[in-house]
Amino acid sequence: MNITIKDVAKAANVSVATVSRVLNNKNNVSEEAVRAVNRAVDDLGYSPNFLGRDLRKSETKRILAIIGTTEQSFYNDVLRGMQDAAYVEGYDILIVTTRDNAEHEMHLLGMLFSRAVDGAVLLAPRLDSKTISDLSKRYRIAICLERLDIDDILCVTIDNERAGFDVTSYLIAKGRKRIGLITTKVRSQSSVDRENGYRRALKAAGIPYDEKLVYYGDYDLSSGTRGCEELMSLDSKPDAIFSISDTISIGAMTYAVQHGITVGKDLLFFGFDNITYSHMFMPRLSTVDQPCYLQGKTVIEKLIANMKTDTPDKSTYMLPHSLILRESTGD
Amino acid sequence: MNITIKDVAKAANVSVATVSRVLNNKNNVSEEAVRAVNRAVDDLGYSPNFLGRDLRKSETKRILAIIGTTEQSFYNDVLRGMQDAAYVEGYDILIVTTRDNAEHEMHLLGMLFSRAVDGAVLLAPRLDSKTISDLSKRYRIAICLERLDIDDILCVTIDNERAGFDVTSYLIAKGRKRIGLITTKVRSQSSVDRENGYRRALKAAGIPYDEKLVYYGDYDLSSGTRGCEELMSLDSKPDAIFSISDTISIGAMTYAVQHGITVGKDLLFFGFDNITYSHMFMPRLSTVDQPCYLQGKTVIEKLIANMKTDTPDKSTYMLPHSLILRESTGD
DNA sequence: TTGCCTATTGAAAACGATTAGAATTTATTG
DNA sequence: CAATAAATTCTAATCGTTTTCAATAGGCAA
Repeated sequence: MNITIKDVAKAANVSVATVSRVLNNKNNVSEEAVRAVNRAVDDLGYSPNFLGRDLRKSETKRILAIIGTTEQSFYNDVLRGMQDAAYVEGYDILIVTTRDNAEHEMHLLGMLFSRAVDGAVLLAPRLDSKTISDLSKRYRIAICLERLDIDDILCVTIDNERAGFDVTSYLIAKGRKRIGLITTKVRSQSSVDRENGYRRALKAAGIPYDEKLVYYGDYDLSSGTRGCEELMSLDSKPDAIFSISDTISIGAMTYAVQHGITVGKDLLFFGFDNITYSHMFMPRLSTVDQPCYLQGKTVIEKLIANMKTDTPDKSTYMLPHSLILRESTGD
Repeated sequence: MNITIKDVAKAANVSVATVSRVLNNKNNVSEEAVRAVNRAVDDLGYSPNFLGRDLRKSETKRILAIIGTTEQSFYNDVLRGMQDAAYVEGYDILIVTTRDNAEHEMHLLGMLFSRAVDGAVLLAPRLDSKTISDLSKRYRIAICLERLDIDDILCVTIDNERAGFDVTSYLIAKGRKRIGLITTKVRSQSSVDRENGYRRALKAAGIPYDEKLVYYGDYDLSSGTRGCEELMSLDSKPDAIFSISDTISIGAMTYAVQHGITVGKDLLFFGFDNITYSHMFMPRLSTVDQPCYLQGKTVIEKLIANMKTDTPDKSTYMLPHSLILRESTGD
C-alpha cells in the first residue's frame, strides 16, 4: 500500500542500504546509484517514514514547548526565539497546551517518556517542583519564563523578584505610599517572586504590608477590572497599582478611566511584559520589558547542548529586564 | 540502557506478548499476570516507546495544527475546540507555526508525509491551493478558518464573503456613502472573500467602488493606525471604516481617537473576530463574531471521521457568523 | 597473471513495540 | 479418567528504517 524504501530499492535496482545512504547524503556511494535512487524517489513520490527512522536512530529531532494557553500574546516572541535556535540545529518545535491543568501537563510529558520527542521546555509549569525536578533527572527538560524553587534544573528566565522590587521601589520613589498589587490566584513562581519583590521594596521603604491591598485574580483583562474595582472600594484607597501582567493592568486601567480617575496622577499603573497593546492606548502603560525572544533562543540552545552531553547544565540563567516608563506613571 | 518491554517481561517472568497485552488492557490475560506486569512496570519506571508502537500500528494518534503565528489571539478558542474534539477520540493536537512562510509550511507538512502525525489542519495556508489540493488526495488534510478556491478538500469556515457583505450593507444602511476598507497585503482567501463581499454590497447599493478607499497593510495594530491615517488624509475622507480584523480596527480607531475624531458619529468603525479587547475600550468596537470554538471542534471531528473511511468527506462547511453592534457604529 | 588496496555494494541485524498462530495450561464434560 | 473445550501464554514475524560487516568489483603494481 504505502511506498517504502524497499520499493525504491527495487525500482532503482539497488539494495535498501544504498537507498538509505543516498537519502542521508553519505559520500560512499557512486554517482550512478545516486541518480538511479533519486529518479526512483521522484517517480514513486516516496518520502521516508520517520517512525522507522526515529526508532532506529532513537531520536526524533523534535522538542516540545509546553505552554498554558496560546492566549498570552508575549509567548509569540518566546516561541520565535525557540524556533530560530532549533532551526539551526535541525530541530522542530512542537507547541502543546496544558490549559493550565497539571494532569494534562503530565499527559503531554508522556510524549517525552515515550520518546516521541527528544526534549521539552516548560513555559508555565503547573506540576509541583518536586515532580519536575525528578523528571529532569531522567529526561531532557528545561524551564523558560519561570523557575523552580528546587534549582537543579535548567532554567532561563528573568529575575522576577528583582523586577517586582524595582517596580515597587519606583512607585515609592514617586511618592506613593499605598501601593496595590493585582496578582493571580494561581501561584506560578513568577507571580510569587514578583509579589516577594513587592514586599521587599515596601519593607525597605518602611511601609507596612497591608494584605487588603493585594488582589488575587486570573490572567485576563476582566480580572484586572474587577481587581481595580475592589481595591478602589477600600476605605483607604491605593495611590498606585502594580499588576503582574499588562493584560491585567490594562483591564485595571480601563476601570479607572471609565470612573473618571486621572491615571498617572491620582492613580499610577504599572504592568508587566510590554505587550503591543500596552503602548497603543492613552494613557500608555508603564511596564517591565523582558527579553522574550532571547529567553526562547537561549533555552533551546542550552537544552540542545544538554542533549549532546552526559553532564547536563542545570543552571538558572536570569536575563536582564528593564522598566519602561510611560504616561500611566506620569512619565 | 533504556528500559524496554523486554526488561519488564524478564522482571515479571512472562513474555513480551503478555506485557504488551497488559499494557493495552486486553482481556485475555490472567489476574496474576496483570499484577506481576504492573509491579514490574512500577519497579522499573517503564513507559512504552511510542516509536516502536507507532511504527507497528502505523498510527500516531497525533494531529498537526498548522498556524501562522500564535499572535492572533482568537486562535486560542479554535485550538481549544480542536483539542476537546481530539481528546474524546484519544488524539493529541500538536501546534506548529509557519511564520507565514510557504516554504516552512511545506517543511512542516513533511511530518505528515513521513507519518510522524496522522493528519493536519491548516489554519492559515500560504501554499497555493493547487499544491494543497494535490496533497489532500494522498493525506488527511483539512482547512479551518479559511477555504480554498479549489473546493475538493475538507473545509470548516464561515461565509466570509457574506460577512463582508453584511458589514458593508449595515454601514450603508446607517447612511454611510464613503466606506473605507483596511485589509492585508497577504491575500488570504478570507481577506479576499471579505473584500469581495464589501464590493458586492457597494454595487448592490449603487455606490461606485473607489480603490483609494482600500488600504493594504499587515495584520497588526500599527498597520491599522497607518491605514486610518492614510484614509483620513484623502481629499474626500471616508465616513466609515471596515477592517478585516479587530486588531487592525483597534489600531485604526486609536488613530481616530487621538486625532479628535468622534468615533461612532463622524466616523464609524467595524472590525472582525470579536476578540476580548474589542469590547474593553471606549468606544467599544462593533465586530463580526465567528464561532471559533465550534469551527475548531468541527474540523477535528470531520477529520478524524475521514481517517476512518476510504471515502473521505471533502465538503466545505460554513458555520454561521453574526454582527455585534457596539458604540463604534453609534449603536 | 597474481595480489593487494580502495571504492561500492548488499545481506542481515538491530531499534521496540504489536499480534498472528502455535503451544501450553487449566477447566469442563461425559 | 480420558477427551475436549476454553483460557492463557509464548514464539516469531512484522512495521520501515539505519548501520555493521562481509563481499564484490575495479584499479594498479609487481
